[in-house]
Amino acid sequence: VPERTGSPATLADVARIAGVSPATVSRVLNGNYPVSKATAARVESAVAELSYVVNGNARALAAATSDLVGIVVNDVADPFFGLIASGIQDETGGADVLAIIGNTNGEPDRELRYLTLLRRQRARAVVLTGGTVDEPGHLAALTKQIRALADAGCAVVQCGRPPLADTPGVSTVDFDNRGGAYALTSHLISLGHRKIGYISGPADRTTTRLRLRGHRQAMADHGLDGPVLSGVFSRATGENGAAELLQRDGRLTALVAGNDTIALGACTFLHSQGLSVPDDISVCGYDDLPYSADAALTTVRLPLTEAGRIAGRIALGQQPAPSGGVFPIGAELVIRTSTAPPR
Amino acid sequence: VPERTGSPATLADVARIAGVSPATVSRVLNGNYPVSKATAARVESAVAELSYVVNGNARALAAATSDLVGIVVNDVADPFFGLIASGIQDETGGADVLAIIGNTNGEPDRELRYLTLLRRQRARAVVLTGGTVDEPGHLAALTKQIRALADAGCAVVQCGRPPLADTPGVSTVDFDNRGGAYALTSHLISLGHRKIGYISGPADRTTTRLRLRGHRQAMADHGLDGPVLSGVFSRATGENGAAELLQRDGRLTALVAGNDTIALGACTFLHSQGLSVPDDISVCGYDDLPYSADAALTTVRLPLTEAGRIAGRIALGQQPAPSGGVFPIGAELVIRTSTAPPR
DNA sequence: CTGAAAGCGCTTACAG
DNA sequence: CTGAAAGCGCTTACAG
Repeated sequence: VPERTGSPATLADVARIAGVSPATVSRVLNGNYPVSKATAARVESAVAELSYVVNGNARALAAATSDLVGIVVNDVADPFFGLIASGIQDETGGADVLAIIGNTNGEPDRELRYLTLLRRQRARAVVLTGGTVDEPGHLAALTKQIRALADAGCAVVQCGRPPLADTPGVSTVDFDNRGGAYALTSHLISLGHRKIGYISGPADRTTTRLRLRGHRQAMADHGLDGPVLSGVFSRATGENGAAELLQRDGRLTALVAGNDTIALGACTFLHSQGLSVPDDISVCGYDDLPYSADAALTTVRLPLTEAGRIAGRIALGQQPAPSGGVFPIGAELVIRTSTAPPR
Repeated sequence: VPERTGSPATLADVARIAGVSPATVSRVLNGNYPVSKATAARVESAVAELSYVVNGNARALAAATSDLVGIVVNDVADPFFGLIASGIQDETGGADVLAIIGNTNGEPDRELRYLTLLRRQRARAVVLTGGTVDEPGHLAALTKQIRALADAGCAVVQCGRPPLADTPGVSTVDFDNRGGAYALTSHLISLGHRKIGYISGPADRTTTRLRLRGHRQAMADHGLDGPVLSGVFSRATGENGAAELLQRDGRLTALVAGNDTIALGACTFLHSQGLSVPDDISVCGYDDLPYSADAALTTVRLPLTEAGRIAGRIALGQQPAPSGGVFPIGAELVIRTSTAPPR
């Protein structure tokens, strides 16, 4: 069967070949209405003959629904988001649903722009993952976008950021960033550390702020204080941050990082200086990415894939929205050998 | 301005408020036609007043074009794909383009199904990343899908898999899997290793086959042969594979893995047995993921993000299709300290 | 520079 | 169980 280049077969073409009306073709395609066996068979063979595929845009327009689910991430190349996204896709990829992943690069404007694009596509659901910029102006704009989405009938779920005010109907899968950070720093203190430096992610991010708050609380509860640096969630921040902290205060015996990637970067710097972890200095991170085990990193485990699955299920209505709108995800301290008592 | 729940404003609403025709609104929105300043201003204020966002489905249907770009990956949670996808998004995310990332989990059926879904959405371009199943039946089905996509005017680009026959107009960004593997194993041999085991990814994948071919060629060129195991591209395969190979032959002095993730898993097993890398046994991988530096892994670097950028640019026509349809990406041997001469 | 009208490819009450 | 017809929300020749 020669295919005509440039113009795919339409439902009308199928109807013509099958000798039925377009309405009937639509019905057998969607299987939502009784159709005689014989008719269905003829339609199906016409579909096969033409390699017909429904025009998703026309369908979405006519039916006023879509099969698109949006996933907004800060960085697809970061396993933290990859793991969450794969969890979401585990739940949404089954049906004829298509996941749209938008990369904001942590920029507030791009986050808002993606939401507009998703609204334009009439996405069925959208999941916002990871931290966002914790600044009144951005939060207000975000709230507005999310409400517009929700008003249009789109299910909005947050995963890995705190609940947002004034967004009724929006569920949040919330990570315990503060509690985990508190436990982590407390562990260091219980090991005997008193001089602890902290290398955080972007200063204005919710994730950064909550983890830092947990850290500071643990320090304060023991009458301690320590230097804090901020950067981005990258290895480079870890390398530079470790260098700068040690230069400022050579007596530091432990370094806490805003996430595992930063921690790994810090280790790279320390090793380059001939320093041993944990003999000379203890290092710990946050997230427990699969790769963190290789560096024997003490960290805080967040069940990222599972959290993504939950968010995906809530978004598609396969799981009821949590009461109070918030589904809490606990953080678990994972002690490995990158931390030890100070010498 | 109270927003009506459930039904977003339409272009007709904007036209009414601005006191112009729908055609005029469309023209100012698309900026592809001269419109008077005054009229444009009135339209823009009506758009703002209603928080109007064009209906992407209606636009795509009427204009017969779309802003969707599909990216097909085997596993979003794997940084190999995350890095390629982020490169593609670097190039496609600028305009009002939306990237759809589909996770095939390496299953041929899901790969085909995603292609159908993308065809249904009338995607403007699609990039197929990573290896595919190298089996005649699947390749034939894949060819058919890709041709159907191309016939419908969709730009199709492959990134990280070999060129496909009978798909005119389809460009391929091709990784040097064979050459890199040859260089890697040759390095081991030049170090003095003679007993070398290999833990590969899925047996039927193009990536696996090409890397294995390079390895075997290097072995054969030196009159050597060695055990080969296959699994999947995971840490577990590395752990189990290393265990099995060493049990089969305790005299092995080096292990080559199908990718870095497998290599890292192998290291985990070796360490658990109290074996030292590279003192007791050398280990190497492939890809040079950022995390591989932490384990000081000798590996082969593939510029994944850059390859993704090139594929993205070709897909959007921002860069001419390579002559011969193939854009070769070289592989670079990266020697670190996970390999050393056998004791 | 602007508008009226047709058409994009579907779905879905409404009839029969 | 099946069809004719209207309508989804846009864009784009065609006129003016």
